[in-house]
Amino acid sequence: MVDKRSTGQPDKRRAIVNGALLLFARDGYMRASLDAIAAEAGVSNRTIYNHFADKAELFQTVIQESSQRVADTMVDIIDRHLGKIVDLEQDLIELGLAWLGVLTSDLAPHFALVRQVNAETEHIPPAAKEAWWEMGPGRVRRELADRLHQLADRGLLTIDDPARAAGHLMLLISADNLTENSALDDKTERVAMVSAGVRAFLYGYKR
Amino acid sequence: MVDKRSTGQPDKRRAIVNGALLLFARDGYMRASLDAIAAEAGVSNRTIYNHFADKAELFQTVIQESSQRVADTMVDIIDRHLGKIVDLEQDLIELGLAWLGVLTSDLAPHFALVRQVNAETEHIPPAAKEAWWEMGPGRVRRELADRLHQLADRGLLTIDDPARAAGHLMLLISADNLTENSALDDKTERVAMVSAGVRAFLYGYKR
DNA sequence: TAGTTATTGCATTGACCGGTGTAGACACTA
DNA sequence: TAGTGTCTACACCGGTCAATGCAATAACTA
Repeated sequence: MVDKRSTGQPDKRRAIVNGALLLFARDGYMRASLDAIAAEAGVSNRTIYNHFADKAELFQTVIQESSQRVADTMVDIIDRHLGKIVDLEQDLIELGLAWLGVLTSDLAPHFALVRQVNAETEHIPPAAKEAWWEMGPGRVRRELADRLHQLADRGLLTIDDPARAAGHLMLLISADNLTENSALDDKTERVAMVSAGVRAFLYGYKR
Repeated sequence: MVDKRSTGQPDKRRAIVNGALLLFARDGYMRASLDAIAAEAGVSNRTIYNHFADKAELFQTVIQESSQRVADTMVDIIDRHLGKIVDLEQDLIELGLAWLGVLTSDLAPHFALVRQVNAETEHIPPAAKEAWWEMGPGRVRRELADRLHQLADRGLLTIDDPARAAGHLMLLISADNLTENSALDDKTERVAMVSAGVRAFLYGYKR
């Protein structure tokens, strides 16, 4: 479905998308001007229109690709920590810490972009938002739900609705907008947050 | 700290704030033009500047007052359902359903506005965001934490960190951006969502 | 090397927006 | 009734922005 148009040089295109990601994430769709994006990407304003039809198409490309990339990382973490279980609680905590690590990694701008998408929800074509969701957060939740379902089959968890359980776990683990995110800087605070979240989830779902 | 300037007629001012709330919530700070807000409020463009210094001050006023009003409602719900407990699980479920009811009430635009605030976070003066948080979400969480703390003292819950527990409960109860919010329309789905959230929380924190 | 394509800088267009000035209409009060 | 302050309609300014046109340059390819 993605229109991988063949025009333009690939590296220029990537520079544009990366720069646009940064500015869209920080400033939002309206504030981020194409001039600023061009400057950030080290590219002529005019070149952007050689790769993308207009600002809206650039934005949709950015959220798609960022969503895809971060989902890949997340799915990777899930596979790594829930592949084979030795101690479920400990494994979940480490999964949570890896999760939190992504929030502060070089992928950090993505999560600011997610906030922009959530705010811009009335002005994004439903199909684009649907596609973004499906290959991003939706895919991660499905993957996690599958893993939890397997663990339930092995008697390690009791779960009625795996999708809901996966959603709950993601909520409890992630630093959300209810916690001051200064907590992310402190290692022990990070461990405390994830541990508390995992336990609240685990004792709610454990056999 | 709030500059309740005495200029202008109060009802005009309220109309402006209400209209601005609607448009800021739907379109965001940048997209919502003062002309559109004036039209929505049934007021002259020029009149807005009779009540507010500029667009930024109007925005801060809007998020403050909306936050305050919704927090009042939420605190009310907490007091009503956790004042005296008969069946903790049932009471929490009903609290959750009341909570969800607010999301779909006439206060609904507020929650879209919250998403705008979260997106606009880099462009709001820290002091304004702090004030918004303190008398809004922060106050609600403190109130809920106090109640949970009392319940823990009475032996109905086991809680290490009441603030964290309150945050977890709010997360699990609320329709979040991980669930397709079409679920809010269906009564049985609403009950299922809140019940599942309450149980996941409760078995994580009970006794 | 010759030819094709991408990129660049710059100028321009048309639209929108925040904010101000002004003068008259309107409402309230003493 | 006279006076004070608010509201309204309208025109205006300076600035920004998305998008396009164009001609010159650079990079790639056959």
